[in-house]
Amino acid sequence: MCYKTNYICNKFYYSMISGKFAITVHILTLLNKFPNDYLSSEFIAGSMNLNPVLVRKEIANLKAHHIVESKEGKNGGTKLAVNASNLSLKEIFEMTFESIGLGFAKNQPNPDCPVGKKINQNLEALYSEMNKNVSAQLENISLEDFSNQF
Amino acid sequence: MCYKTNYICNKFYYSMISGKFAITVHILTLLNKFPNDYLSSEFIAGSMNLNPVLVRKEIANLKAHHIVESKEGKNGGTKLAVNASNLSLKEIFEMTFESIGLGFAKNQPNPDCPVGKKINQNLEALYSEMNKNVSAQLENISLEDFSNQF
DNA sequence: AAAACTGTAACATTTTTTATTACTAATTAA
DNA sequence: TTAATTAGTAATAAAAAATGTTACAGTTTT
Repeated sequence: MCYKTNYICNKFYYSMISGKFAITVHILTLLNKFPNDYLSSEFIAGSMNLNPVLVRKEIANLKAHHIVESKEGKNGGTKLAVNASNLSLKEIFEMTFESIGLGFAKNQPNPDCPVGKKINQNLEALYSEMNKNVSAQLENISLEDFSNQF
Repeated sequence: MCYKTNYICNKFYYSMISGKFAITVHILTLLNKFPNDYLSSEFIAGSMNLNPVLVRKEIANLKAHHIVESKEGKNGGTKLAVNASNLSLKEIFEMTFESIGLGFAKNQPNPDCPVGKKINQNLEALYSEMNKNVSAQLENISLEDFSNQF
């Protein structure tokens, strides 16, 4: 299919899905369980009790990262395009979150307060360390490993 | 003050504040910068450009954990009740989040699907490891350390 | 007694997330 | 070659979560 419209950036047209990582891992686990089939978004959605459109949105993200390929039309669907042993949870994490962290206060802090002026910068540094830490952990787990738990 | 009403559980009466950790760290850093003063919620809110009521809600949480003490009435406010060197970011983390993680899909997955049946359990195990990891990191940083960066 | 606080309830608003509907385009199989 | 089925995506609606506001009771100091 080929829409003319520019699909500039997820940020503008799509909202973020906060269960994104979980949903994406679920999708990939299923695809890995049926490596020779094209699974439909409807089938996948049935396993997670989720609207098929949301599944397709996550699949669009996976396609953009060349992790899956899909086929339109009757008997179409999606299948893994990579070897599950070579795909780590870290990569999935990075495709679905920018980073972990413990959040920021919503409003701009007071720049005239020595604490307010630097709080976000200091939190960012802290969260950046957390990310390194978590990334190192997730890097050691492949989709294949995860999938074998089922 | 002493309201009669039962303040059973934050979960029911208060909404969760997702910037909770950031806000709490901000509050504690300020308190640590003025260890001899009772700071008012209005003053603190001014540093973070936040509604004073939200500050008081977080302070209520800190009080419940005996981290701060506060004084009502004129010239009242809040001050640290512990030594900043003995309070780690891990403890603050645990007072404001139950845990980190990368989320779950909102709906109950399909229990008739082998993947759906176990996905949440497997994600939980994964997130639990992440928590150990992050906790170990945060345990090594005291409020004093963090505060010294300002 | 007045002023300045905290504590907390109740409710309003805003923001984010999730779900739905509808339609275009592609592919397959009868 | 047409009907059925599927992906892609827009637009919008609904639900949930987070944040903000107002109001006022109770406390303490001056």
